[in-house]
Amino acid sequence: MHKHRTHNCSELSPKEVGQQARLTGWVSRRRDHGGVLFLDLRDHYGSTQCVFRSQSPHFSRAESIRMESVITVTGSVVKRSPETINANIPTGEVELVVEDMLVVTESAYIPFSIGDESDEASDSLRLQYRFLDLRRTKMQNNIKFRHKSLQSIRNHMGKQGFLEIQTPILTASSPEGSRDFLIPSRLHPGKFYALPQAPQIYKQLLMTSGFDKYFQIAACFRDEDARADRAPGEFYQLDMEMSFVEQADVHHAIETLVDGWFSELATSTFDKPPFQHITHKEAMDKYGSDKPDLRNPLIIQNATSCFEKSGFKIFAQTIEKGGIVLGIVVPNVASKPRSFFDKMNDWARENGAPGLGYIIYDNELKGPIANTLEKERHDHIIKTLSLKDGDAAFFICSTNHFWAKDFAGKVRLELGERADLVDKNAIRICWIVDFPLYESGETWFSAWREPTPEERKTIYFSHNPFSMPQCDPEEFSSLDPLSLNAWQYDLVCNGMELGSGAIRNHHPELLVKCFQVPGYTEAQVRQDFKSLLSAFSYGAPPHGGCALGVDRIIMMLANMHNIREIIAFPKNQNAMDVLLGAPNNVPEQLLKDVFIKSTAKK
RNA sequence: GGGGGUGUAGCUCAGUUUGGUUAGAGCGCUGGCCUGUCAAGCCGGAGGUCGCGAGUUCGAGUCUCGUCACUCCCGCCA
Repeated sequence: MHKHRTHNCSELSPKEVGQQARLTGWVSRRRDHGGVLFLDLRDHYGSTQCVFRSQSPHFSRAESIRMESVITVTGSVVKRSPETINANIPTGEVELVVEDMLVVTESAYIPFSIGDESDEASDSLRLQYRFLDLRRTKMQNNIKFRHKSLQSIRNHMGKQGFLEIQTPILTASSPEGSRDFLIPSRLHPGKFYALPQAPQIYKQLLMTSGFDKYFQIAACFRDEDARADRAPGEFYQLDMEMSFVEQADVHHAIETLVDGWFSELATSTFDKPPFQHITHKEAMDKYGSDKPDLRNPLIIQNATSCFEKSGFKIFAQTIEKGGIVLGIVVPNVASKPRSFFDKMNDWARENGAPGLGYIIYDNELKGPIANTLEKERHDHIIKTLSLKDGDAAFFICSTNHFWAKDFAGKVRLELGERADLVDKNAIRICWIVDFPLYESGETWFSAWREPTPEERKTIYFSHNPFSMPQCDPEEFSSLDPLSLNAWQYDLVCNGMELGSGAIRNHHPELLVKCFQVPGYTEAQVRQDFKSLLSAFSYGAPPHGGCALGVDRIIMMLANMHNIREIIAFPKNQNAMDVLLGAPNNVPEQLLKDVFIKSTAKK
């Protein structure tokens, strides 16, 4: 008989009844009846009930064994009597009557329960004892789920002819983007490698090398702060790039992948390809966001004309000063109690708005605002907003149009939640397309603060500086930069950005011109993007691609609400690994080897 | 860098609004009972620097100030 096991803990079934079997696993639960003792033995695959009777020489040892100890049990597989069958587990029709037992390794007292899934430990404790936390069925399933997702990605990309090509982890610091992680060089005193924020430049170089279709499940490193859906420090992207393609070709490749992957693993219904296209402008106008949650049916409308020169003085005066009024119509809430509307107003004030006006349509227009409006205006409002009986409309008004749109987007989400209009069991996917290539300081800053006059005049890249402008390269210089869109797209799902991509600018001269608009000099661009411009000067294929946030998508598909749940060894909020103690101090000699002296205050 | 929340037994939490006797519960641990449970049950026991430090007070888990940790959000993430 095998030293450790003849079966795993989910294998025994009525087929094995009468056989001798050996199992090794962790003691998960104990039910001690004095004369008979049940131990649930658990491994990666499942759980099996092991029975000890008081006559057994191992009975008292089994009674005292600590939870989470590893034991080997040998005995006969017995069919359970009908009334003792446990239908909740696959091995529930049988049990192992133990004849021999070996304590392999005894566990110390465990800091939190593992067998009892209802007992949730705090996040910091779970991370401190991650090796125990990972024993839990939920985490075993999540990590298994992640594996299946990675397999699925490789399968669907491979089937489409994409080559998986690995790119360097030790690379050069890039001037664009987020903060780099730096690695000091021993062989080159005073110089540094950087960890890649993404394999962006390498994948474009691969295209110029003729590889045609590339993908990689790439580790990316960015020294930025965490969020619930964003791991600090390191994360994985499905990075892909293809040559001789237009936007539609990249979309098709990604849609084929997503459709295949989600078909295998999603537990909710999801949009089938082709995914709908929403232009960036439409997204901002209708949803107040460039990552709209389409599960929420509410849309933002321009309601300025409803209040122009009206009896509702606050709005009328704001409009006089160039302001805007945005309205959101919510169906079937007219009968809600007054508190529903008051609480929305309170919420708006807590979130930085002067207030939130509303009108109720219950046979006629009602509410504090409606009373100030001339009767002959009522029809116009009903028509403009397409109000139906039972609707209520909420209004955001400001002279700052950018703030108004942004805030209306937040109101839209809040109303969707409070009126319970969001279909939580759906996965709604869209492409946001036609991003502006540039933004003025006006829009760049206005949503959260007043820009200085200097900033107002400045032009910024709005998204990805390497994107191809939607214009004839010859005409670029003669066009208003702020009127230009880029071949740039985001994949958006349930209000989350799942990925982003673009048709790249592969013309070296045009690339230089694009960078000159926000103020780079030609010399600076040629210096900063030397390798890319050099490669493009030797025959660059038109190319484009996309990168999807793998962790975030797996989190969503696994119905988890924190990215740590689907990462085996995640960092905490402060980017620390509390299990291994990273980052930590290193011996002085290691610093000397790489010519580093710390200036950190003790 | 900024804002919110949390911090009480090994774990999860109640108690803090309105300061007042010996700080409680469930799970776990531990001693005993129990031959069919699967969140086993019953009886008993141990277990506390109320995150830490100051302050107010006759008296602080509770109020004030500071500080630390964790967490969520804003900034940031081309």
